[in-house]
Formats: sequence, structure tokens, C-alpha cells
Amino acid sequence: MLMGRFDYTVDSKSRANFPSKFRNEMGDVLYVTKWFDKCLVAYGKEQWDKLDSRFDDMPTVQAKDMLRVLYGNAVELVPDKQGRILLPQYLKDHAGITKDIVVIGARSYAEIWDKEAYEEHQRNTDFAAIERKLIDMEF
Amino acid sequence: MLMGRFDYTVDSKSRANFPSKFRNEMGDVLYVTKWFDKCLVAYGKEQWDKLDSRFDDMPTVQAKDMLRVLYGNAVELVPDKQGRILLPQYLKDHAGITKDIVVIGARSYAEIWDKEAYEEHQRNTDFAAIERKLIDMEF
DNA sequence: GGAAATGCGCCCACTTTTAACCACTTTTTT
DNA sequence: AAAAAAGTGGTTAAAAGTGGGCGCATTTCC
Repeated sequence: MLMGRFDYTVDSKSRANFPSKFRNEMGDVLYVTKWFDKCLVAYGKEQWDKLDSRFDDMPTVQAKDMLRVLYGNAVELVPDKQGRILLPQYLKDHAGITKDIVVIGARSYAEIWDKEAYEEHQRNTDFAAIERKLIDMEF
Repeated sequence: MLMGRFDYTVDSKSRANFPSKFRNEMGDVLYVTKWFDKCLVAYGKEQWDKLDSRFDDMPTVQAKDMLRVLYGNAVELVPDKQGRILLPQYLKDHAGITKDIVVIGARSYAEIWDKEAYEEHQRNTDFAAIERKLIDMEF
């Protein structure tokens, strides 16, 4: 179960750290692609395969725009011995990543944010609405 | 059943005590995350798993904002031999914790407050409104 | 086609943070 | 009053994070 927040910086060689706690759980291959709300997702192999299989019996024509986003932007990354990954430019662009990043755990996957964008998103989050959602599911 | 109020201070290494009475009941792993009203929640493993399982068959896109708040800010904490926990900075920031904290029991979970914020919140508590709520639910 | 340049993986060294210990004081219990 | 439990403080060791150097491969330019 992935959880927590981890702050890192992209170094001069454009490498970024990835939480060791997450790596232990996700295995040594990460699948990273564009995600909603100006951030990136990272899946471990197992979870990625699960996601992948959901397209098995989806009609191609119906799936094509989703495939373009999800698969067309996906990369398979292997962290180096220190646990760092190298994000391709187009993914960094999507998330607005320049220097400071935030990696958060979200149960079965991780999200990678530009720190500034993350905090902006936090400020704009309607906590009361989330609280109502949780009440609705009788949390 | 968790109940009562316990006052502690965060030491120079930013460790904070956690009531031994609670630990006995909650087990030796705590799950702490952001909560509403400027405080933190702590769950024992059993309660956390119960909560966790409710996301099992919830569609990802629908759940993502709740996951971001709940899991993105959660930590799994194992108290040291003396029963202390180490809160990450982002959680302390959320609750406004600097030095003095208050831990209160709330039936199945515990809340962690900054002492000042807690007393402020107490002063602002509208007992009459709570009384009406209790009347409504035919308490 | 060959030499310089660039990018990237791999490794090593250093710093910082976190976890694990140990010792001691205070409070509670019997 | 003695013993046990709870709470506090500090030291040490391990792990995580960060920066940079080196070499190999591909690319680019002459």
C-alpha cells in the first residue's frame, strides 16, 4: 500500500529520486505516464498489468483516445542503484516539472507532481467536498 | 475503545509520545494522516484496513481526490521502544504542531492536535449545536 | 570515415535523515 | 516502600538522499 509524501529535487543531470519505500513495494520497473490534473502516475509492474488487462476486451475504436494518452506517453523506467529515475522531457512538460517535485502514494499507484503545481492543487482542493464524499460512503 | 486526553511535547529530535493505553489497544503500527479541522487522525492496523478495503472496488478516477488527501498524506508509524512516534513535517504543518501536542481518544481512532489549536477549537465549540444534533438523532 | 561532443548508465563518496539503543527520571500500582 | 510502567533525553549505527566523476555508446560535425 503506497502512502505518504516525499519531496525531491531534479539534479543537474535531470535525475529525480523516487521513494525507496515505494520501490520496495513496486518492484524494480516503473511504468510512468501522463495522468489527470497536471501530474504523472507511476505503477509497478503488477498494477500496470492489471490496468493493462482492462483494455483486453475493450473495442479498439472506443479505446483509441485512451490508449493514445495512456500508452502513447508511457515509459518503462528502471531506477539506478541510488533509486533515481530519468523522466523524458515530454512527461516533465506535462507535469510542469522544473526543479522541485513531490511524489505521493495513492494506494496502488504513485503520483509525481511539480512541487509548485502540487501546492497550488492543494490550495484549490475543496476539502469540504471531499468530506461530504467520505460522509456519503459512510466513512 | 479509545478515550481521554493526553498532553505531550515534541522533543528536540521532533519525536512525540503516544499514549501507551492507546498503543496497547491499537497494536504496534499506527496509520496517521491529515484529518479535517486542522488535526491528524491515528488508526490502528485493524481499523485502517477496514477503511482501506472500502476503496477496493471504487473506480480510480472517482476516488483519486480522496486518495490524494487520505493516502497522499498518510504515514505508517511504528513507535520506538519508548512509545514515541516521528511525525513528518507536512503533517505537523497541517496541524500547526510546533511543541505541545494533545492526543485524544475518539472511540475507534485517536486525534492528534497542536495544544494551542486544540484549546482554540474547544473554545469555539458550539455545545448547543451538538446538543441539537444529538436531539435530531434521538440520542 | 574518423574525431569530437553529447547523453546516459554505472559507480563511488559524502551528507543528511531516520531508526535503534541505552540510561535515567518520574509517575503509578501493588 | 518497592516494583513496575510510563515518559524524557541523548548517543550511535544504518539507511536514504545528493552530487559528481568515469566510461561506453550513439550522435554530430568536419
